[in-house]
Amino acid sequence: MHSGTDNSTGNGAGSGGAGSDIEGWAEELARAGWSSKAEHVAAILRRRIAEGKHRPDRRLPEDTISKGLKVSRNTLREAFRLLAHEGAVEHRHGQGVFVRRLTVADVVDLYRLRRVVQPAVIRDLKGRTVDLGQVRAAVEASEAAGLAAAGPESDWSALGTANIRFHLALTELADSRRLDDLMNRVLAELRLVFYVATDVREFHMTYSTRNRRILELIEAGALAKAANEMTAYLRDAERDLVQRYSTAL
Amino acid sequence: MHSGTDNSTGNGAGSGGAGSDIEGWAEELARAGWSSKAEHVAAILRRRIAEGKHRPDRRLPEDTISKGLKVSRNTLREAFRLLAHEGAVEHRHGQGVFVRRLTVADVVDLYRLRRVVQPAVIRDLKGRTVDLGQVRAAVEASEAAGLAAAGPESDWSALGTANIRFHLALTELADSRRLDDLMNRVLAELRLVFYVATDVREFHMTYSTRNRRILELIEAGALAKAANEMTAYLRDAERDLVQRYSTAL
DNA sequence: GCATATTTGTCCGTATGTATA
DNA sequence: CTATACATACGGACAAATATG
Repeated sequence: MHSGTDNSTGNGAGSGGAGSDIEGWAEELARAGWSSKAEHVAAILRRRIAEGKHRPDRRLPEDTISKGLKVSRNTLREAFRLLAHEGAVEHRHGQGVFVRRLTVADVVDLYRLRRVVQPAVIRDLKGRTVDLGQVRAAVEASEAAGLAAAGPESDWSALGTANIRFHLALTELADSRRLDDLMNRVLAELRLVFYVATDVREFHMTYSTRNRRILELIEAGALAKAANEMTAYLRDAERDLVQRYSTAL
Repeated sequence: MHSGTDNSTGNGAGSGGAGSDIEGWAEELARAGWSSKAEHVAAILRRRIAEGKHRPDRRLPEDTISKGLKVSRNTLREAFRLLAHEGAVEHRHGQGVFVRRLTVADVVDLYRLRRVVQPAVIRDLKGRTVDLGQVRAAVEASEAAGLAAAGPESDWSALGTANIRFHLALTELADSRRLDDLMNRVLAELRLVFYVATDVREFHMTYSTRNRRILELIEAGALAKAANEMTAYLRDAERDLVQRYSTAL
């Protein structure tokens, strides 16, 4: 929302004052480059949630955070609104803001949507020529990350990211900005599940090989087959994830 | 966002006081039943935009509206955020909030999405038994409205509403809340186009008969045929709408 | 180009209702 | 019942962008 001279000083009503940080959060606020303070705060919280530092169902107290980040409650609430909009947190009336915990019904709903949209995107490729470069790159990144994550405590999050990139790249073939936005939201919500389900590494690894198969079917022009493969992929993934998620509570 | 005992009195800082309306807006605020003032204000503006009282590209000045509706600037801005989120208005930095004007590219994007999603919903019905009552009701309402709107200056907006209901009811068969939300947003955006394209009545009338055909194909179990019909429907509708919209500038 | 008025953008503190412990 | 914390709404202050003369 800001285009001009980036955020210079811009401190409305005074009362600022550079003190030391309370909980070690404030240092993250140092880096500049955000359009508004609220978006900046939202970005910090978003990242911390995605990294699993704030687990689902955890309450995010206004007072602590606003003091910790040295922003007003109003600004923090604005950030909460942004995050609630994208489904990362949820409001509970009279209780505050919590890191969203997806229900099993949510997971089912999300996969139901994916099973409608994603195979349709593949089928819709008929008669068109598309550039599969992004998809291929995602597949290869996924395989490379799978090998690299073989170690004990490796960076398996790269694997998850690559896997998600594969599905986003496929969606982008439909060439619709709104469809891209949709899948971005859907996969962002599913990421919340990934961090609860314990053995996420194994989850992504299992399906990493199927990515390549779908890609090759599309390259071979077997679109119906590829779409069916995607349907099966999603059905298996849902069953698998629901089961892990249920046991993990 | 409100769950409890609906909105009783709930007036935060005083200064209210029942005065007379300035521009005739305030009377619309009288009816109760809204979770928050911001949502109430958003609903008023949304309806006025949908009815064409605020044409695309028209600026919505904060000062005038907030005084006219007797709400604070902050509350109005919150309402603007809600409307911007759903695509009804847009922010232009330093200039304010404007009724959104869709580009032809937007229309193309929206129909591209619909052509992916809507036929897929129909194809996904295979092997399931669904209740087509809502769909049938929408078709019949559409036909009834078509007859009623035969007069000179009749209420053709009922026809448009029924037509939109048809597509929403079809989407609901997929049984995914998020898919319903998506189609609601998509059709709400398209409504902005309908009010610029002049002969909307004719537009909806033409396609009203095709609704019944799609319904009957689904009832007959000819899902592939119905899905193809939907694809053709959307392709024709897009071409038609883009042409009207281009000439109407 | 430049100075000024107007409007928006951002942020703040506070008041009051309300839900929960 | 009381205390605490959150939800909503308001008005004010100042920066920044735009429009205008």
